[in-house]
Amino acid sequence: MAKETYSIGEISKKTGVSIRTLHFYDEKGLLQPEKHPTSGHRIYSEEDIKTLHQIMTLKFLGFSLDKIGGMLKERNFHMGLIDSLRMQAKKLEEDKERIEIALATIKRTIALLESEGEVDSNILMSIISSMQTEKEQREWAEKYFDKNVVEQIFEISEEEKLEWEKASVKFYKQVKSLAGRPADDADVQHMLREFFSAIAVVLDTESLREFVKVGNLTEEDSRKIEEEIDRFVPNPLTKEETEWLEQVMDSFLEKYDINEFLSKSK
Amino acid sequence: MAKETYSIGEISKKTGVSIRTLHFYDEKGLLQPEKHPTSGHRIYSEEDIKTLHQIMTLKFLGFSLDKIGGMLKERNFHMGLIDSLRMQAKKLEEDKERIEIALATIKRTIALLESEGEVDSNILMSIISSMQTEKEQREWAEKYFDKNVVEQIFEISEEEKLEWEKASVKFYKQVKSLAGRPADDADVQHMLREFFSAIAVVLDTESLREFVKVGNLTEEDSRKIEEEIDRFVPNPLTKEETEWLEQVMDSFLEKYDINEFLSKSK
DNA sequence: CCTTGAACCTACAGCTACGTTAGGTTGTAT
DNA sequence: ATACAACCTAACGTAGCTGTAGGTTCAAGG
Repeated sequence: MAKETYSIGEISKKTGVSIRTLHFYDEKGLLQPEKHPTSGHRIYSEEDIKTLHQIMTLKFLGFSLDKIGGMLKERNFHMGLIDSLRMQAKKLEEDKERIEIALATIKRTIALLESEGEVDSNILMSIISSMQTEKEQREWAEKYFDKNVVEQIFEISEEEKLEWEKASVKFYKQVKSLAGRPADDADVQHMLREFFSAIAVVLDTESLREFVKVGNLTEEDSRKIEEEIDRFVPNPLTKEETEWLEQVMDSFLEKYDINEFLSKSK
Repeated sequence: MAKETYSIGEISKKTGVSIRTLHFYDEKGLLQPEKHPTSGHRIYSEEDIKTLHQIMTLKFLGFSLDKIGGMLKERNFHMGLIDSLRMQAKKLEEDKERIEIALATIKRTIALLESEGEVDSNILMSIISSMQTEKEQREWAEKYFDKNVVEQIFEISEEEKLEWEKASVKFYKQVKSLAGRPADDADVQHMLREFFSAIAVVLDTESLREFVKVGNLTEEDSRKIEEEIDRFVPNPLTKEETEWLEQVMDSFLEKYDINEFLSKSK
């Protein structure tokens, strides 16, 4: 017959739980084995092993050691446990969603970096947090814009998203290098032309018109919107760059009809 | 022109980051705004807001504040970042898998509890950790058994899994209440009959034969196997119950042919 | 019997990413 | 002048451990 007691080292090897952690569980009152009366060495029984297994299991399900301590006291698991499990499941679902978003974001960022090489950290961060808050952005956008427009913007394919992000990076890069030049500079004109073409990929004419309407809001309203956007998407441009961009864009839109670029891209 | 500096309270409201956290980031050197020379109040610039956004973003991707601190020092994000991102993605994938297993386990446990009511904690824990370690079990099983058999056991539907777990709970419950009775007791015979019928649902005749072979291993080998099984699935039965079960099962298998139960269930 | 080394003990410090509380100062409105 | 909000520093608390120091116990070899 096999021996019925184990030293802390044996338990550690058997279960993979570190000795220090076993000490810790003892301290916390979760698992308190007998102690040898003279040496003080801990003596684990088969029962103790089962308790340890329960601790590991409940920990795996995400319960706190505190709760586990409470659960271990109860001999049987009854319906009350179901509630705990449901709550735990909810928590895990949330964690999972966050992880999924982070993962998708990382993957897109890698793709972006691989195709674009070195990227200014402000630009990259702006794009990353825009990916990250896509869901909130969408909910927010639905308050201000027509549902169909919003749907069109957000329900594009992964490749289209990547293309759009690449275009954004290029655009921001150019804004940063061209800022200060006159509105009729050839490079500036070229940049804006490219930008509107990129937009055309994700938006059709009518949607774009709807979208441009934002420009015609009251000062008050557009300031509010800007503030709210700022909350989740930091602008990668400096104040000077932003002002310059607004100016050259205005004069560009005065001269040309947006439809030109739309039809070109189709 | 809007003001270009903000107090800590304004920043907190704008970004949702608590004041304490901002203090903390200051302490850690992550975000150190100017300080008013006399009052000592922190003065955040637009630049600081961008830095804060970067911190939030990188935190969302799962990086530690320490790493973030290092990243913030670098002006541009180059190829080194891709490695970090890949590693982070790997970590997140692992987290995600653990969560998914935990979620599946919880859902099955809820289903089990709902259909069985109160369950002895030892039994429930045994079943939960068996769900939890399904993957390892499978890998382990493939070392000892024929691949086809293993595949058959593990690739059953969710309902079948639930049925099997229900049967297990019932079986263990009965073992615990009948332990000590003679092998020819009617209830004992009935229990064993039910048990083999339940097995038949997940295994066909040939597979079962293969499986039963384990009983014919050397002492040495079967002890080893038991030890390894113990590592992830604690036995819900006491030593006495286990011994009793082995005994009545042996005498049961001597009397009857396994095929009887298999054909009955089909 | 003595020594060596592994295994064990207690006790305290440290980690992450903050939250909480205490006690004091500054800024602003009335 | 006074109230009160907003800010400051400093220190302790949290979860779930890990690490280290300094000392004891146990088993084996010489």
